[in-house]
Amino acid sequence: MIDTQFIPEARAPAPGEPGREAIELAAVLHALSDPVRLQIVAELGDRVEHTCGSIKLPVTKSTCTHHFRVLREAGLIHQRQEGTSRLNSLRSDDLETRFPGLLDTVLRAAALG
Amino acid sequence: MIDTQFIPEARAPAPGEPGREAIELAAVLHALSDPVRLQIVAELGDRVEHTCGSIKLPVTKSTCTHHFRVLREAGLIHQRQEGTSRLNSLRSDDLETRFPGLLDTVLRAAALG
DNA sequence: GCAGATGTACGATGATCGTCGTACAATCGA
DNA sequence: TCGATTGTACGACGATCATCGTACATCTGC
Repeated sequence: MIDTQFIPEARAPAPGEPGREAIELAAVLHALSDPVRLQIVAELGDRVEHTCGSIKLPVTKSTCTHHFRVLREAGLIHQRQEGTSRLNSLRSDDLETRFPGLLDTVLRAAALG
Repeated sequence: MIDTQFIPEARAPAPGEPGREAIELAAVLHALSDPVRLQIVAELGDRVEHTCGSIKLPVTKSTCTHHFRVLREAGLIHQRQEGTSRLNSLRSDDLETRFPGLLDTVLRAAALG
């Protein structure tokens, strides 16, 4: 039995996204292995919520939806509805707790081009 | 024109593996996104040369060859022949130079299970 | 030379992936 | 109410992927 009392900010996962402890490394790395998704995560790296449409991507809307779903199901992003828009944010705290340093290191590597 | 004079240890790449500066982040992450390859890299993390056969994997020899090729073409490992065996080693220095901290962070994350 | 060990090459197969177009649902402003 | 905006659902397509079996190449030891 795992005591969750001392895990900070461990809110219940939204439907369709894994809980903090259920985030799998292979799934995270796979999600980050696509250039489009890497770009999305990089733009979300400012810790600000972005709508899907506010991130300019070289793919159609359908493909965009697909990539955001992959990121959500891998546990990388959180999505919440607001009007007709869907606000996306990086699950920085969950990822930092689960795999310390991973997200920062990848984002720094991505910035190197 | 890039001056390679001050890049330490930048030996010429073996055929079939990318040069240090040609290592692509997406390719590295994709290579690491498979559980079998993640296990290989983890076992190579001791900075010792391992033969393909010395790493016990839940796949056949052919599949093993395939995974080692993916790792090599992504720039993660170096292979050199010795008798009938092929010795594999992690390209730790090249990776550290190209994407600082990435390999260590991923290996630490992999150790968390 | 011959048998064993180590690993590759090649082709096949079923699964997954990235992309798209079309249609649809939900919300907001005029 | 009506049109515009935002994003999803679904199905399709070609490409890539992980896996395997069989055959082959190379080296070592007897």
